[in-house]
Amino acid sequence: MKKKQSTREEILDAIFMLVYINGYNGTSMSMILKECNIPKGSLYHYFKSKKEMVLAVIKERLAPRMDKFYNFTDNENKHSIDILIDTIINISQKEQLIKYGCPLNRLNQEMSSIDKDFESAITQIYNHIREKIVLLLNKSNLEKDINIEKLSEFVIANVWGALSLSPTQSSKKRYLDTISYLIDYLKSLKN
Amino acid sequence: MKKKQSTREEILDAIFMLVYINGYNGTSMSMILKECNIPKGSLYHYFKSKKEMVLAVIKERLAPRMDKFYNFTDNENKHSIDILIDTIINISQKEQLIKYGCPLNRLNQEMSSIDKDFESAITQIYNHIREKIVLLLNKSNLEKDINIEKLSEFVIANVWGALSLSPTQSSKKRYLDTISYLIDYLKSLKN
DNA sequence: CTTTAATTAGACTGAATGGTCTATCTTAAT
DNA sequence: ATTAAGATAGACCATTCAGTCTAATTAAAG
Repeated sequence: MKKKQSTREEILDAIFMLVYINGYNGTSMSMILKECNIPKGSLYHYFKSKKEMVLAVIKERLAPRMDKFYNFTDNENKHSIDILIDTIINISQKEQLIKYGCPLNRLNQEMSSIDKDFESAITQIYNHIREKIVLLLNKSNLEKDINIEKLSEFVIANVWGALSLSPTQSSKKRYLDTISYLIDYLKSLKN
Repeated sequence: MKKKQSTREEILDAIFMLVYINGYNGTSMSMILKECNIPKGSLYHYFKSKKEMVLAVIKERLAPRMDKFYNFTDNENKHSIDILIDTIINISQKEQLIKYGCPLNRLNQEMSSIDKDFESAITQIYNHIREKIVLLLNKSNLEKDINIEKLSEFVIANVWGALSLSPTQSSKKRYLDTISYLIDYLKSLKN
């Protein structure tokens, strides 16, 4: 029994998946209409344009998803580095991420250079998750001369990069192989 | 004085830049026509469809560009790791790469999951450059238990990731900051 | 010079695009 | 029961899309 969702929520869910896989320009209104099985009048009742729809998806679907994903368990015993490593490894469990890469990164590459509104919405999410990693890493001692801001960007770059490699052979194993050196390096930074 | 190029070559150059920045679905025939300042008849005389044009761009522009970029100087004296580091740092000199990211990675994320022909053309280039890195690293001694295949993917993932981070603040400095830890790590692998 | 092939030119086509509009139906408040 | 707001429905619109077609022009070959 599926939980009854409001029409607006259903629309956001459908658009999220369509845009995730096909991109913004690769997703047409007719695809959205078909996927939602909703008349055009309803769609444009809730949103005033395609762009508004996708910006809403970014704020109401993508942002919470990213936030939840990097919601580090507040485990006082564990070293920050180990919590971070757990999170990175945990990504390998998400089939969609392995198959299609990071939805934020995909949208970023497609839209940020051609639309300011997309750019700022995406940058906001990016800064937010980077800050969360910074906060996490500040909790434990690291090797001296480690700039935590830079290290956080390095970690994100690694994960996004590993998820974006040629998808033909994309698999959980391949992702874990690729980030194994990142994990190596992170471990070496524990005071 | 600009070198006289054949019409076909001019078309490929124009499409390369348009697709690099706007993506495949974000680039329309009218944009291409305008940029080339060439009538439609000529365009469709050389290529039978938009898709054929972009596949030709991948093979005749993107592939050689990538190949040339990872054409490691055959310096016998230098350690492979140092040659690789030089190449990675050299990327910071390319303004376009810093601003828009890796063209192969952009196209990969947009097209690989929705079109098999794009996927295979892109994967081919990807495998090729990875093999070049593998060959390079095989020339010098590294720490034992280093799997060079995996390490090569790790390096590519890093660079692509670093180039794809939120573009608002994208800059040479930021790129270099992000990969500084990669360079650290690579140095530590020299026997 | 003549013939043939390559190229240029752009008007035109049908389908698809994002978006509008009015009418109807449903729900909730009075 | 009445009214008003919210939501559904889909026909319709101008524009743009990728692609076709025929005619004119240019270049190459004999």
